[in-house]
Amino acid sequence: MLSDFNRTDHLMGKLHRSLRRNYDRQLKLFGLTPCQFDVLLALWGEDGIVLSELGRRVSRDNPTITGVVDRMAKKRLLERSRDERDRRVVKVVLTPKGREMQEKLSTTKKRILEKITASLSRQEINALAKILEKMMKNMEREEPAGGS
Amino acid sequence: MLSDFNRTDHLMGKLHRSLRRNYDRQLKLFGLTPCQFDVLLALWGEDGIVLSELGRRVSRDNPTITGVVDRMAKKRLLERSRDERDRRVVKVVLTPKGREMQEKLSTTKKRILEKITASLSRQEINALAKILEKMMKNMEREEPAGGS
DNA sequence: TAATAATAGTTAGCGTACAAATAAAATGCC
DNA sequence: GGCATTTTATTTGTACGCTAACTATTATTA
Repeated sequence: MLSDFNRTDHLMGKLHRSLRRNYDRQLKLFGLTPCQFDVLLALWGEDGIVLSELGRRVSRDNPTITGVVDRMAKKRLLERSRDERDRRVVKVVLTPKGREMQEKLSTTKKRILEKITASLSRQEINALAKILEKMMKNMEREEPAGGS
Repeated sequence: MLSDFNRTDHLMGKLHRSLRRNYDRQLKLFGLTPCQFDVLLALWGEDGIVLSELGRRVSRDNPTITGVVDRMAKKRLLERSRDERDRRVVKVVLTPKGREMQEKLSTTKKRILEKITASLSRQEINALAKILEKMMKNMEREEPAGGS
């Protein structure tokens, strides 16, 4: 039982790295990384959200997201703006350049996902989602973790 | 179909990070990281293997494994030794200290795996393994990737 | 055998990812 | 108002993980 899972455990890490590598290469053409792409996706969905909320949506903690936003700000994809009511809070806002990327990238994620889901049935995808969600719940149990 | 997978894609990354964080905390007590633990597991299975073969077994590329071995050598868990026949090759050998860790850590991985597999049936674990293997094969298609 | 290619490992540079410590602002309580 | 506490974001330090470039050694082959 557990030993069965051992290879699954290893496989998940391996698959995750492989996936990330694939994203890396495709997104490099646009000068983006997978995490930066996640941030763009989140902001295309809702612009001007608070930094920590952004982190929650892309499942990264505050220190990580701070660095990512730094690098994206340097590339003029987005800007920081302090909230006037609560000056601790940083709101993250897309620049026109960041908004324009949406068109160019609309097919990229689709292409990657098509590659890995090739040969997977709808049932398998649903089963996978269900199992991963269960596991995620197990992990969250008594986990005081940051954002994820 | 693809949009179904979108949340799965995100979930897999999230789960992987959560898993790694959990390993991090448990292994920290022994001064180890997850990747270093993988290396120990591999060497407990077969000691004295070649560096690049070690990398293949833990699904990491050469630059990564070079760094990991560096840090583990500094901690006197293992040693490098040049092959006399082919002086390009580096063999990685456990020290007594590295071998002794096996006892102390025998229950650690089990404990972590038990945590996430709680509430998963044997069927679910098998289904998960099968699906991940399929996806891995999809990814490997025309992927000239390093080791993984 | 000298030039060339292939292989094994390393180094350099970048971007996550995390814990721990810190800074700044807001809140609670007296 | 004044002070401890909490919240939000950042900085610091370590370790992956990747690509690209490089070194040393071995194999090839003209």
